[in-house]
Amino acid sequence: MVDNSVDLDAVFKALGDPTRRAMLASLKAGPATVGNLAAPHAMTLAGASKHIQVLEQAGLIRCARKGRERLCALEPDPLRAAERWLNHYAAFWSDRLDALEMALGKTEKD
Amino acid sequence: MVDNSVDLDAVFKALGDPTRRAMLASLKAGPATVGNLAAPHAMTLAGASKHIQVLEQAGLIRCARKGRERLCALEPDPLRAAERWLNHYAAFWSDRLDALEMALGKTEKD
DNA sequence: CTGATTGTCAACCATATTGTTGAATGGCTG
DNA sequence: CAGCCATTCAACAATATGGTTGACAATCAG
Repeated sequence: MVDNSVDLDAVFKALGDPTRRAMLASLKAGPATVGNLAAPHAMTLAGASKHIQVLEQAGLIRCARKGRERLCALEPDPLRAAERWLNHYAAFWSDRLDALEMALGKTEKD
Repeated sequence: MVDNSVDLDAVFKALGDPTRRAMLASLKAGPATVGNLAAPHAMTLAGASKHIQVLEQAGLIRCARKGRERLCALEPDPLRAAERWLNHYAAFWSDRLDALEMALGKTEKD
C-alpha cells in the first residue's frame, strides 16, 4: 500500500518537463544538492529551485538541510505508482494493435 | 524500436490530467467516439475535443472519421515508452529507500 | 564580526493550458 | 433540399507554468 497516497496528477505533471526528468536521472547516482542539480541546466538557481520544489511536492524527491546546503534524494514510491498505472495498459501491448482499423471495418463491436 | 519517436514530454504532460487519464482508461474497453469519451466528464464537447487532441498529439490515441463520428483508439507505444523510462528507476525500488538519511549521516558518498 | 556561499522568497513577465461560447463544417436522413 | 447530429474552429477569459531579477536568510570560513 506504499503508493496509495500518491497524487498521479502531480507526479505525471512533474515528469512532463525535461529539466525535471533530467534532475531525477541525476539523482539516480545518489543524493545531490540544489546547486548540484541546477548546474547542468542553463537557468538561474531560483529557477532550478522551483523545479525541485515541484518534484518535492509530487513526492518524487525528499530534501533536507545539511549545513548551508539542501540535500535531495530520489523517493521511489511515486515512480512506482506511475509505473503501476501504466501497467494497467500492459494487456494492450501484445495485441489490439490495430483496434482502430478493426473498429472502422466493423462499426459495431459485437 | 517502436517507441523511438515518442515525445516523453508530450506523453507525460498528457497523462498529467485526470480527465485525459480517464479517457485513456475508457479506451481500454475499445475504440470510442468523441462524444462517447466526452460524456462522463462534465464539460462541453469542445472542451473534451481539445483533450482528445492533446492525447492524439502525444500519440497516445489515434482517431479517424467514421461517417459523421470520429472514432478514437488507444495507441500503446507511447505508454510503453513512458513505462520504459520509469523502468530505469526500477533498480531503486528494492533498496536505497533511505538514501537521504544515509547521505545526511555520511555527508560524502565515498 | 566580515564576507562569501547556498538557497529561498516575492514580484513580475511571457506563454501555455483549460475551459467557455457561438459559429461553422461534414455527413446522414427524411 | 432541409434539418439534425457529431465534431471542430475561433475568440476569449482565467489560471497555471517556467523563467527572470533583486532582496533576504542561514551557514561556513577567516
